[in-house]
Amino acid sequence: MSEKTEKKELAILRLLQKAGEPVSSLRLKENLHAMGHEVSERTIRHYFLDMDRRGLTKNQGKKGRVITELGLKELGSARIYDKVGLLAAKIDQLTYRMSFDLYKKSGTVIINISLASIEQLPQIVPLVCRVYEAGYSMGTMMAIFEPGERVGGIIIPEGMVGLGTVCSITLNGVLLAHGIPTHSSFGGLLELRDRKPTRFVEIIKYDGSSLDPLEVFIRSGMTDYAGATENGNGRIGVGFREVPADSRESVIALIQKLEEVGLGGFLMVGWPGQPLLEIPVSEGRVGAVVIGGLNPAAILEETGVKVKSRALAGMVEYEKLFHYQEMADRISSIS
Amino acid sequence: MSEKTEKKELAILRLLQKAGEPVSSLRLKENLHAMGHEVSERTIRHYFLDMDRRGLTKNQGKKGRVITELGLKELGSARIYDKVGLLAAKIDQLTYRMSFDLYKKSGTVIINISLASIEQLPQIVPLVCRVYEAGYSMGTMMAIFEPGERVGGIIIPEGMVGLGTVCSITLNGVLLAHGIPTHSSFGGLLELRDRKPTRFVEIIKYDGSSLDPLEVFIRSGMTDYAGATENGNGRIGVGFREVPADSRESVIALIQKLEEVGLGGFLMVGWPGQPLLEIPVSEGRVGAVVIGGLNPAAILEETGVKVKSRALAGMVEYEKLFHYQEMADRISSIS
DNA sequence: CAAAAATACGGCAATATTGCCACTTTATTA
DNA sequence: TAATAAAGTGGCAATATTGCCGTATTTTTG
Repeated sequence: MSEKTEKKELAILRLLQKAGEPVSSLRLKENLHAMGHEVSERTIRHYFLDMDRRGLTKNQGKKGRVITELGLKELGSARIYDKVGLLAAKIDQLTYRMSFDLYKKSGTVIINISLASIEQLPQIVPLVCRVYEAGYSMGTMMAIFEPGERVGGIIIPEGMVGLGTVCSITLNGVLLAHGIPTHSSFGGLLELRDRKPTRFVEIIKYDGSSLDPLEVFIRSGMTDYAGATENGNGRIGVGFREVPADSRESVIALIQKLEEVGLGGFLMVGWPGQPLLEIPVSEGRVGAVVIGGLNPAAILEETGVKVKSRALAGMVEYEKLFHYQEMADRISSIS
Repeated sequence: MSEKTEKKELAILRLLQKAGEPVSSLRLKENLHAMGHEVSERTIRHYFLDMDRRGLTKNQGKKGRVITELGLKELGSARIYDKVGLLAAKIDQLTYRMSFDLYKKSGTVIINISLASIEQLPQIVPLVCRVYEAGYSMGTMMAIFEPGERVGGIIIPEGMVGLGTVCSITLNGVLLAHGIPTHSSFGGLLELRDRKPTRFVEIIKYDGSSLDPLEVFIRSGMTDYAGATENGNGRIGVGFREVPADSRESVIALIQKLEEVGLGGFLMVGWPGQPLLEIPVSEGRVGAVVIGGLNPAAILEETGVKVKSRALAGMVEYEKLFHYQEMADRISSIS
């Protein structure tokens, strides 16, 4: 078996393991795509057949396949090597780990953290609100962390507060929970004209970078939220996603639901196989543009307020989030 | 013919065209690799055979193949679409366009431009020299452009000067001129300990980004030249390249020559198939680390001197370059 | 100049991937 | 409940890719 073959086989086993239930070749194909592997559905059955024979997987008849004991063992023995952590890996990880349930309105969501000193807060509040107001934010919810609190790997230092903004990867997780595997292609800087998205100015693929594209755009001072919020002409950070064409309607329905719970983040949804903002989309998929979660923090950098932002910082319970309009109140109770 | 097939075929034709002389399948394989296509040498002969039959290419016996009239026509009719310009495309382009001849010591080299105001110069000179001195620079040569001069697409504004530093892509071009196709994998931030490269802190692949990785690291303030030049502990921007394993010796010989003309930029050269700084290298290739051309400009950003840097800005004649020690003199004649 | 080494080729076969289709099992619908 | 639609599967064949090998030609070496 060639090296390439083995890699794909492992990817399949891994997905079977994560699923924990029988999976059909078609569903698996979409999941593989979300992880960046391009294969046809038939080829997967081809692999399945071979792995069935070797006892790594088992055909549960109509439902699909499950991984066997032997398969699990094989997985365990496979060396895990990820080298310099590319962002794509981290995205995958977090997507599977988060647990937000759209109907119960509970569970964890993925957030970004921006650290600001307490003195800066009065300056910050109106700016952040402006972005939320203009709708260039991932939903309407946010969180605040007080000194000493721990989120993901970060501990909020003395004299500072952590502003938590919902990360758009959360959307991946929600879609996944509804059986829609989402491929995150790249983060980009989107130019707006009269509040309408026109084209991508820059892009950085998630599987080609260890840095978060949005962080990069923000730190490089390439965003223009001031303009975007003022007259609709500016540049904002967004993410580009691909979902299976059949799921387009379900996605649209979910977007509705998401907005109701304050987690709306979709800016555009394309059509099957059709390019979206000049970005080609493979056949059988639709492209979608989601708003960058760090956006509210970006405007700070832009106007000279120094904050440290960290994308994909960790997860928090949905209950911990509140509507952005409450921000001023919440803050006053701290300082 | 599938879509994927067609793409590769076009890539082959394009390379044949550029070469302008008969090319064998083996050489072509390396060239394709440099452009990011992974195929076996046999497969290329497979394509050749097919294209021979269709009259797009012609077998010149022992020498290899050339493209025919019909092939050129086919190329012309192929839609050229490159979407949001990824850096990899730009690198290819410039590599083929530059013309520096190592023996004649003439022709064009690729440079980056950093714009600084004339008032800043006195501050700048010692810092830049420090980087050159420490050897964390691409060679020892640089250029200065006066107000009004035009380099690539940039015109130096009034009251400013352009500092031109040699871009490490120039090395690709030189190697190519000696028949060694170089694949540029990614730009990375390299951690130094006691002047020894230890590991990559961050990486951004050239084929996954429209921004130059080095520019990103610099603008994000992630570099640490102050440390690197002072005590050998710091972080500098570098590029990762792959060259065919057989050419390792030629490369080493060329490095020697390059240093003699002030264009030395190789920091490390690995061994066939062996990982270099934990970065895996495909079989039959050796990895190499080259110093980022923008490095001298990076220390400026770091110490708070505001300059605008633009990687891969354009090309200049080698004659226009001078040794960095002359910088002070050259500048005094301007201001 | 002859022998040896290197380079390039194409035939053949093995492997990998994918399309097409018939068959079976569920769901859904009339 | 019967008919129809949808999803999933494996067989078969076509295509794509690659490895292996023998032949031819050129280059290098002794």
